[in-house]
Amino acid sequence: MTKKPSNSIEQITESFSYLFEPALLAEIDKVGIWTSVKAQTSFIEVGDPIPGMPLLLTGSMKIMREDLKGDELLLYYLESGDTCAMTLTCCMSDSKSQIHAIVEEDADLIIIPVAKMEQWIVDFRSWRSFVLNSYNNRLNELLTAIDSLAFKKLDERLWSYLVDKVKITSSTDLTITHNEIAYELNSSRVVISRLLKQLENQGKIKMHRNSLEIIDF
Amino acid sequence: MTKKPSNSIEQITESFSYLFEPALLAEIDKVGIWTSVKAQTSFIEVGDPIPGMPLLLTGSMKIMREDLKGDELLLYYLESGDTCAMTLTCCMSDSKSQIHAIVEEDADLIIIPVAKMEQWIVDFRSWRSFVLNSYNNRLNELLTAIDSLAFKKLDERLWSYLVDKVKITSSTDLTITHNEIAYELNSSRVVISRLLKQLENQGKIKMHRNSLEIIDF
DNA sequence: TATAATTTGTAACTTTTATCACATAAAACC
DNA sequence: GGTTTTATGTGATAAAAGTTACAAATTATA
Repeated sequence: MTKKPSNSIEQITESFSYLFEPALLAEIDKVGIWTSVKAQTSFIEVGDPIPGMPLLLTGSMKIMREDLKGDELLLYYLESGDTCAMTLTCCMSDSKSQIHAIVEEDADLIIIPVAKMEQWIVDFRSWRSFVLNSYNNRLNELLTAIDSLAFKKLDERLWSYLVDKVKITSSTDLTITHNEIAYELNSSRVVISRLLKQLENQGKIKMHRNSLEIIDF
Repeated sequence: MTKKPSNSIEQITESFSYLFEPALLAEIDKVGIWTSVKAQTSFIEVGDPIPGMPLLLTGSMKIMREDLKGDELLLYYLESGDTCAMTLTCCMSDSKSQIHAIVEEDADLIIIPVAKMEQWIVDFRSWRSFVLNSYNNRLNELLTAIDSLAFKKLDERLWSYLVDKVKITSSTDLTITHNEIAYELNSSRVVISRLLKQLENQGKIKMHRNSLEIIDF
């Protein structure tokens, strides 16, 4: 948790001005609770109560699904201007988190209390659109995840995963180990190493220790 | 398409009275477009434009995801009192359907025009809850689907599938062929036959031609 | 009733993915 | 510099799932 900065309204405006009208931005500034989360730490774990609806100002986080054995699967990423429809689900029904949110790049975010978020749906057209759009985006991302799992083989899933990472990080050099990839795809290191070798032979990537260079995407 | 029946308000009330206040029920009766769809026919195909938001009065339908090759995967079922958040997504963004909806039991439904569904979010608290709840339910069903695909083996997926069918149809005698099961799980008939034989050996089911008896669930 | 279509059984084989065991190389740490 | 940890490579093997091919049984229908 961090204190609200002096230029809070400017920071909110930067991330959300194209979405929200000034009156709403001011409201967010008034009731929102400021939080900072360092990279590589969990923002929310499975089973946590949801404090409210998080608006991501800066940084990024990945949303993962977990099973009973502790195996995980990457669902999608959140970036500046996003909210997590999954937490939205939870904070409305007052249930526990179904997902695991891990910050990738240091994140600043604002937590909106549940009561407000429901009220604003009535009061602000732009908020209404934002909430419904968030749901739409998340539904579509989950559908994409399902497509991958149901219809694609692991080599294709791996390639999509790498291309996604390039987009998210805006860089073709990915700092990641085979083990980490295996974890996010819920596979095993040996299998991923083998498939990466294939991709390298196809000239699509170059492998280095702790990093990958994505060439042809 | 069918004509609005004379006792329309009663029928709507029957399915939605516990959800909606009388004023909203009357509004639905006024602007909703009545439709009937026979069992085993497609209500919506992938790529179809979405006419509006469908409210299911009677019957049931299954929602399937399709890939480019035409392979399909069962996502979940809709029953009386449900709406399809997936179509909700589409009709708001004015895009084409991402899913394939097939009626299982003869269905009566009411289509709500997009403009109204957005207006009612402001006007009726119960409608607001209904829409957000629908999103929540669908998100959760997609998460369940992802869990199955990512973390379970096919024998487990098959068993869950059968148990689900029992709940949906309220019957332990399932009229279905191995081929149909394979299609809905995006697998192949031979594999499903093998796994069903396993389940039979375990005493969990009994196999008959064109049907299965689910015993121990 | 004869024929065709559908459903299920089964064996043989392949592909995909997972697992185990161990080697090598680079980096991190005393 | 020597030791430990971490990352990657690789072969052998197994398990899960998909594919092909064909037989047998049942049902539909001409």
